[in-house]
Amino acid sequence: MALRVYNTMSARKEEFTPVEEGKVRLYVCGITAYDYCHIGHARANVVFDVISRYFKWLGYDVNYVRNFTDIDDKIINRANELGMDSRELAEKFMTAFDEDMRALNCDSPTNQPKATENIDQIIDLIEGLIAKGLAYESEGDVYYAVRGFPGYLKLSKRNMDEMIAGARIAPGEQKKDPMDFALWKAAKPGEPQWNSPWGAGRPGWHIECSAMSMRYLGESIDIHGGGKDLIFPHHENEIAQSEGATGKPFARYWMHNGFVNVDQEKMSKSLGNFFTVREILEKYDPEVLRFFILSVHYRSPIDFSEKNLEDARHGLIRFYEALKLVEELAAVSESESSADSISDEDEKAWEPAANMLDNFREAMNDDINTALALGNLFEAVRAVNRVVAEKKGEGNPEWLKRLKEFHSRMLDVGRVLGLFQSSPEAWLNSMKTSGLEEAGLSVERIEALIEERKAARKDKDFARADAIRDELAEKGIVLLDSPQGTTWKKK
RNA sequence: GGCCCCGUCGCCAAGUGGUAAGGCAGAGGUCUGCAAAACCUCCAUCACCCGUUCGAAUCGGGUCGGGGCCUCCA
Repeated sequence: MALRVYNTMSARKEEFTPVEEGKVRLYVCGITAYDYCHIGHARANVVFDVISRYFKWLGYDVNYVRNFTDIDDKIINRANELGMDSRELAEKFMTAFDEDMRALNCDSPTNQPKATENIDQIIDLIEGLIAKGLAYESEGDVYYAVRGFPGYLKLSKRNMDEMIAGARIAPGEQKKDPMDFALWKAAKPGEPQWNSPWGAGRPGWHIECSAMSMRYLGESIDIHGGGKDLIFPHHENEIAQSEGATGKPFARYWMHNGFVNVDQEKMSKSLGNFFTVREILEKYDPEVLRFFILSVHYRSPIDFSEKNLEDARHGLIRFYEALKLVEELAAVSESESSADSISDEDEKAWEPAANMLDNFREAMNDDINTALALGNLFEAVRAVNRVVAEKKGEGNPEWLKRLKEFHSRMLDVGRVLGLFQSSPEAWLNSMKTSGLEEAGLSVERIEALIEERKAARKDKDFARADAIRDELAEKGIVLLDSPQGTTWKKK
């Protein structure tokens, strides 16, 4: 099955065919740099990171552009509140954003342009729109005359007249029509400003994306992405600007990710249920957060809660336990090859693992269904665990080869998802040691107790042995006995 | 008021015409001194009603419930 993606414009899944064969031009709206990024940003960027990686995995040459909005009312206001220079403020949060993305294992886009580095392109674009009669200057501001663009609202499928009732004109705006929006804003004294044909000022909210998309990707691109909340007005305005200026289709596919809710409610500052990525990463492993995000289809709402994150953590542990098991078996079995090939009946047991790549591709081809893809991977894990548990074909070369195949395929699809790349041993270790202090424990203390219990068990003093285990269990530590000795993990 | 989305097992979540993936939790079993992990087995007819169809969780209409956008927002 060919790759199909849901296109907001047509409101259906469409087969993906790029503007230019073998290449993908992808533009995703980035952040306005006036605060730390939150879990909603994390979701959007993880989702498009996976989309970009998947296209690469399919062999496309991907040009992924994600902008920074580093000049905007919100930045100016926040800088004023803090008594900071607005440029400094923007720098600080752009750096923080990059750090957060790195923590979440998001690859850097091909280009990460900033609005302030594209002022000339923005001015050119606005001049072009004025020349075409689609924009007009008004007391140092420039507005887009929305009535002049026939396709306006085609993405959000709204009705202009019905919207006007609710529209409002902000003080100081000199619009001819309430639906018009600002392309350029005259600077107030003391505000950051650039010279323009209309006097000193700065770009409006939407024009930068049109300018940067065109500069870095061309007049027509393949995919334009962002959160659902950007459909109106941001993306609608981008279409008006870009298509108004070029007369060409702006983007072939519009992809929008769903919202993040917190405990069933929309995350918002007014509700006080607002989490930054940094806050979450203090408590949770970044890979767990990433896994959680990918466990839901990108267009569905996702509910962020302790319980759901904890479930995700257990799920990821299952994957790493399996990888660890396979690595250990592969290492031990290296030298002892015996027996012949695998039996026909065992062939069936291996099936989910053998079909991993096909199943993965099929799930991802259906509008990047990462939730299904992960479900399929869980099945492959179970198949492998089962084969190992039943000791079928243990030690024979074919068996070993398949274990290794499973392992390399896990890492292969894991690279697309941005998961499973840590050393299982180290990752599982970090899982068990995090949060020990809060429980009033240390690794040394636990190991001392294990030693004591070992002695007790040797003396068949099981009462004492169990008491030690129960004591640790109360603090969330589980002991695991094996022929090689006793290890432990966090519940 | 306008536009739009959703309602699948205790929780999370795939599935959008062919007879319900997966994870977490839970029950029983194998293993174990006892446990844990792993494995095996078990655990839903898809909010409700009425239609279309040989056949519907999937299509249409209605009811109830939840949510979003229309203002900066991923």
